[in-house]
Amino acid sequence: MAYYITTPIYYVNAEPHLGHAYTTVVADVVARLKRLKGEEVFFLTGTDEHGDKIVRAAEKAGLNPKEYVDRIAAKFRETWPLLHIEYSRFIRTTDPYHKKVVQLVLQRLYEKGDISFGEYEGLYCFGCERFLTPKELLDGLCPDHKSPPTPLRESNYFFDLPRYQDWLIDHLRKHPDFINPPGYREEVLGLLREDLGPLCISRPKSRLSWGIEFPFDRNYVTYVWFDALLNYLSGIGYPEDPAWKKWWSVAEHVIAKDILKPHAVYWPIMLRALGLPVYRRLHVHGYWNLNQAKMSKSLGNVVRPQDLVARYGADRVRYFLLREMAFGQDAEFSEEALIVRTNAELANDFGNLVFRTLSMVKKYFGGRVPGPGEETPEDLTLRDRLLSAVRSYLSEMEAFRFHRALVTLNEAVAAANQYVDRQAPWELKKRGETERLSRVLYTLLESLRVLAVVLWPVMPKAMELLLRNLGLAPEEELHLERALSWGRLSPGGATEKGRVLFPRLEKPGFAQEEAREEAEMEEKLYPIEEFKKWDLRVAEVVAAERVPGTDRLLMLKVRCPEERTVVAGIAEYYRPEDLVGKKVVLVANLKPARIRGVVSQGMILAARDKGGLKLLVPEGEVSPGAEVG
RNA sequence: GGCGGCGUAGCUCAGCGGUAGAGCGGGGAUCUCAUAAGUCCUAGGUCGGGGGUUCGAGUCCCUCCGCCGCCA
Repeated sequence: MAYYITTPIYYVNAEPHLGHAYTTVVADVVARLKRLKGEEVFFLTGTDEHGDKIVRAAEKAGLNPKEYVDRIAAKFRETWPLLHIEYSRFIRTTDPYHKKVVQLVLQRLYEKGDISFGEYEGLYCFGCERFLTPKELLDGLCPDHKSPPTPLRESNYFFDLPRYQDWLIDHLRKHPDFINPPGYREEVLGLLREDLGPLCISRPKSRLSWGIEFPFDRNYVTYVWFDALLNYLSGIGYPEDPAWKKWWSVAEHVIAKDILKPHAVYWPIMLRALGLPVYRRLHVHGYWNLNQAKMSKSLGNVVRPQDLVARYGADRVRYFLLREMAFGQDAEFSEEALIVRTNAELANDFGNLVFRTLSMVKKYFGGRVPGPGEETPEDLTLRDRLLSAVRSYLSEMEAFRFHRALVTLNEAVAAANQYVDRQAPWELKKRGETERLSRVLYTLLESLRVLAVVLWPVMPKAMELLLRNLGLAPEEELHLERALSWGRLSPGGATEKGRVLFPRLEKPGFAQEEAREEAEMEEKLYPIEEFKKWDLRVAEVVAAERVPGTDRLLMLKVRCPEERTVVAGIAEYYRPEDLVGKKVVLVANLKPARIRGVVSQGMILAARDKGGLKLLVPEGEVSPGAEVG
């Protein structure tokens, strides 16, 4: 059996972040699971590198677009191996073969009549070099350039979505599992209840040159989705490499919810128009919300996957990502949660089970696998619980319910820990019941072997190490069928106690930072004498005007009671005429400073937040020059 | 504004028509093979508000509120 899984190609206007990492880890885990089952797997990921955002990001970085995309694409390629992600191919939309495929598809659909030329009218901002949507405007102005956009007509190419709308609705109805989880299928059906318009798929080269040229009109390049989505076909060699058909018939995509519409609406229609079968399934996950309060500061605001791996290790991060998020829904990410979760489930429960078992085997049997002996009902109960947990784990994993899958498996781990306590091998040892002791430890070793294999897709490196510590060769054991046949460990085999698999983390980062913060707070307290150094006074504004050539500065004449000139950066919030007569608070003993040629003799106090800036004013009547303190 | 999702114990979430659940944290006890780990006991939340359907509703319907996403 073959299996083809993809991540989206990531847009290279930013470096890899947690969301990218999650999608890619999910795809890798599923790919490994399928390989474990003996299936032949193709796993595609890559980068999306065209468009005006890239051009602008490149300009900002002082590079030409190609240099820029090369640099960011490299960051993605460097990041995935750190997370132990093993993809089959990394595709870039700037690959010559991909470009060729896009052009071929455009040509074919154009000839077929699915692409037509038409006029588009919209509000264009010359500063941004793009059309703005009505929603983006602020009081009718471009939010970035504060200028009114120009109504502009532009001719473009359009893809005829409406022609296939009914077909798509029908397809969704006939294939209930086409989109997973089912909530997103409902959402798509909702989208399709309204008429789709034609999809604009071009940009005139005069406006955007960083794209793939239309084969039948050199004045245009493709825009966004038409280019990007086709990677799923070009990445497997469509149409030249005959192998593409094998993969395409079993294709499954993994995406985040923000790109649902292109994948669930545009893409199936493109495929239909091309006369190709649609992909098999679309798996949609939610967002990671970052809980800043529970983040270590040294990591910064953006969670970089590289940093997480460096700090916690790939296996722990992979486990946490799958365990913490209910696939399809949003989840909260924090390092504190990562530490707490992996401490409890990986260190205390699973890791400790491994270590105590191997420890007893070493202590009581010199590290040799003991003989299986006779199986009692207790042994059989554990074996049954474990194997049935593994079965539901596997089916939950295949359904992309990773979260539940791991919960199920943890229950089996708990059962094994209970078994250890109830059988109390140390008692058996004391009483000299070697036969029974032998059986108990054999049962535990077998349990670990099965767990190691089925958890390998999630935590490949740690589980390979565990298998080796059990005296087994990973490449021999990593086959699901073999793994599930009880009794593969042969008595006498050498085991290794090894190192603790998942050392418990004591949250040192947080304790230290909290302490440092407290210390800083302490240092930031000052005696009142410090405050008294400042000469704060009420001042009355007698005149105000803009400082020529600036957007933000006002020049104020104030009385306090002597007259002074003060420059204040409040022009975005106050008009000069509204200020005259206002009483404000002035810092009167600042060193005079020359700002834009004007000497400012003091500073006006104001409060600022998201909503803007507000001057501090006395609540009632006071005379100019009154002391503030 | 339209569509969809979410709102259940301090925290993270399961449950989706039949007497409110798990894990973590908290409290108590206990074993000693083990990573100050394990095991056992314990926690009393008007299941966002209101209305309705039903013998019976976190669980279905309507409505309101809050948060999130997509779209216009």
